[in-house]
Parts: sequence; structure tokens; C-alpha cells
Amino acid sequence: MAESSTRTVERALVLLGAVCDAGSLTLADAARETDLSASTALRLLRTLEGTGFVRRDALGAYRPGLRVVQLGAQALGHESLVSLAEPALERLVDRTGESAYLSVPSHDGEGVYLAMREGTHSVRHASWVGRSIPLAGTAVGAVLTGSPAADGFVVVRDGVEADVTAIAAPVSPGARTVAALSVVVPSYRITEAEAHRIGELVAQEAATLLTRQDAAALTEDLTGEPA
Amino acid sequence: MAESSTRTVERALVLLGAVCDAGSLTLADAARETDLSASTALRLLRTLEGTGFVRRDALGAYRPGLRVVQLGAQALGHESLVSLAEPALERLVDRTGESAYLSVPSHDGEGVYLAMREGTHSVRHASWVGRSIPLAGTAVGAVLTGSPAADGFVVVRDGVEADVTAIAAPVSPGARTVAALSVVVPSYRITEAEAHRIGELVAQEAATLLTRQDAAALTEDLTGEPA
DNA sequence: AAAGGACGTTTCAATAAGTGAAATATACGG
DNA sequence: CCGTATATTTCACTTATTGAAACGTCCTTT
Repeated sequence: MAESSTRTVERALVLLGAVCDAGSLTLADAARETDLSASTALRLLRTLEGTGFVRRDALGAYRPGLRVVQLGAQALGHESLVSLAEPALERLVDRTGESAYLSVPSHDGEGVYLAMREGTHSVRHASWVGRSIPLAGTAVGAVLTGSPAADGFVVVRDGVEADVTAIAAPVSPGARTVAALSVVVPSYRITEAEAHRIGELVAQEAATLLTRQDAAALTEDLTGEPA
Repeated sequence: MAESSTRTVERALVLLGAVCDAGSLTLADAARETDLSASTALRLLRTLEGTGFVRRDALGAYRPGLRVVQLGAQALGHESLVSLAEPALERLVDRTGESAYLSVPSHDGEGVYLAMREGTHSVRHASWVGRSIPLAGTAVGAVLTGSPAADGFVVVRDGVEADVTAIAAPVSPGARTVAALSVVVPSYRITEAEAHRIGELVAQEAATLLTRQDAAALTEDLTGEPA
């Protein structure tokens, strides 16, 4: 039992993830999606339903339950990084008019948007908190995986998402990068020089995000003890 | 197998809930909290950790993981009721200066705040999305459990929470009440007449919340099919 | 320093508990 | 009216979960 793990629970969690990703899944779809037999999927989904993690709609399809919303909101509230980053995101939007994001590495080789602020241009990049983003081929990914950022920031034009240019910088209190701050711009609107200007803004915000008292608060958040 | 349910999964979900409620739990605390043996709790927590639902901080304590945040944010985004209610919440705050909430019944005989808008008074009721509230002895509870609301709204002074008066009205597209709209006011500030005035505002917003095109959208949301 | 206690972790045999194929019922579409 | 797909139940098989016990460590106490 060197690397322990409970198959039943893993399956149930995969099932939960599938339902949340799809927004709505029928039993058969869920079973296919997760490679489970219908009877097993049914049993697990019923358990998830009994605990409020999924619910059934009028047609019998499974949807994310309120427990998910509730726990998610609680967890997000406990993320002090988010509240620390919000002013920075706001300043970035103020000074660029473009959408700005805070992201962190997730568990499966992807990243997640933890907080965002929409840009003010009528044509702007739109995404949402909780969205996962690949780390390969993205500016955020380059930053989160610790690629040496020449000028303190990374610019990726038309990476995973076509038509947009992403500019990201690492949030690193000390040696380790814990998050990325990024601004995403429709590519047609941005010049090389402008990207550089925004890059410096992002890098500066990212650099000052976790200093002194901020770092103390984060340490407390990560350790559960006053720093 | 009349009422099926998998013990392992149930236990893991309870454990997840305990970690999210506490914000941070050590293994021993988690095991005590959930009446599990330390070895079982450890095994389940490891499974949750491996899937990103919990993570360990620097001291080894368990905290809600990013997967929870992610799924929660996704689920909240799929709740079209929330976006429909937001304008109503905003109007209520505009006209009363008090905090306003949208809540729905949860699975375990409680309710959950799904959306909120903070009041503008410097002394105001403060809560958060995802918070669960008892149904017994609360205005929201009375409305959600379908108590006949005399004037279309319910006022509860100093109910479960001391010093505050809650005013709630049912959101009922058709016969069934699916949600409650409420305004919560510090009791010292409100008179009988004022409560009545606010009650009518809340009742009116609640009544018009799911009409015509709104109702069609909600039906679609609940059934997964165009109405 | 030694003793005591609490915690995290691993091991392992007992068996409780999860599994999936198959059968049934119902609904849908041609 | 038949063929197909889905949701659900049943049941024998055995796999996978379980919890007591033992161990190492790190504190606090005496």
C-alpha cells in the first residue's frame, strides 16, 4: 500500500468532475465518459446526490449540486492570495484596459484562474474564475513552470488561444513561483512596444505583490501559523 | 440495495466537507471530526489530495484544494438563476441601502446563499456566498419551506442571528418555490412600517424575477432542454 | 534527561463492501 | 411493431477497504 488511494473514491471524484465539466450529464454519458459500468456509475452518482454534490434535473440528468458551489465559495474565500491580488488586477485593468488574471498551478499539470478582472475595451478577452488552462504553450504556463523570464515577463502571441496575446509575470515570494499575473490582449490591437510596456507593468505588479506584510499574510495562509 | 450508497465515498465527502468548513485541519482533527480511524482518514485524505480536492500546507495540515475552487466556480457559473437575480439584488440595495441575498434550499435541510450584494450603510449585515443558513426560525427558511406568506413576504426580527431583522419573499415560477430573495437589516435601524415597505419591495422583485423569458431560461437550465 | 503524550505513518489479516454482467422495465424512433 | 438506448435492480464473486496495533518522531512535562 505504498502509494495508497481508494479506487471507489477516485472514481466518484472523477464522476463529479465530469458532471461539473459538462454542466449536465445523463447516466449513460457519465458512465461512458468515465469508463465505468452503468451500475457502478449509478451507485456512485447516487451517493454524490445524497450528499448534495450533484442533483438531478427534471429530465433525470445529473448536474453539479449546491454542495459544490458552497464548498467552492468557502474555499475561494479562504484564499488570501485572491484578496491580495485584487488591487493589482484592478490597477492593471485601469492602466491597460485589458482583462487581467491571477492563476496558480493546479494538480494535474494545468493552471487555474483564481481571480480575474475584465478589461474595459468592448472587444476584450473573456474568461472566468475556475477555468483551467494548459501550461504548455502559454505565457502563464511558462511563468508557472519557472522558465527564465528574460525581462521578468513572458509574451506569447497566438498560443493556445488564437488571436490573443498573453503577457504573464511570476509572483515569487523568495525563490519559488507560486502564482502568475497576466494580461490578455486581442492580438490585432497590440504592437511589440505596447506588449513590452504592459509586460513591465505586469512584472512590476507581480514583483510587489508579495512583499513584507503581504508575504507574512501569505505565509500564515500557507502554514496556518503566524509567520 | 434499495437505498444504495457507498460508505467509502460518503466518508471521503464528509471528510472533504470537514476540511472545507474548518479551512484547515490536521489529520488527527479530521479523524476526530468525522469519527474515522486515523489510518482510514489518512487514506481517504490522500485520495482527495491526489485528485486536487485537498492540499497540504507547509505544516502538513489539510486545506481545501484548487479542484474545489474550480468546480465550485464552474457550478456557480452554470447557475443561471444567479445572473438573473443579480439586477434584482442591485435594485434592492439601491432602494434600501441594506444587504440583499438570493438563497436556495440545500440538501440537508438548510439553505445556501447563492448570490449577494452588500448594503451601502456603514453598519450593515455581512455574509458570503456559500454560507449555509438554518431553515428553522429564519425568514428565508419560512419562505423556502413554503409557509403561507400573508403579504407575499415574511419578516423575522432577531431570529437565529441576534440584532438583525430579515425580510424574505419567495421566488416561485408557477406553484413551486425555488428560491428566496431577502434583505437583512440591523434591527435597531428599522421600524414596523419600514419593514413593511421593504417587504413589498422584496416581494415585488421576487415576483417578477422569473416571468416570461426568465422562466423559459430557468426551465432550460433545470431541464437541459429548451422550454 | 527521562518519561509521557500526541501525531503521522505503515503493516496486515479479516471481512465488509464494491463490482459488473445479466435481467427487467420503459421510452423512443423508424 | 420491432430494434435500440437508457435507467434501474439483482446477485454471486472477490476485490479492496478497514481498523487495531506497532513504530518513529517531535513536543511538553516532570
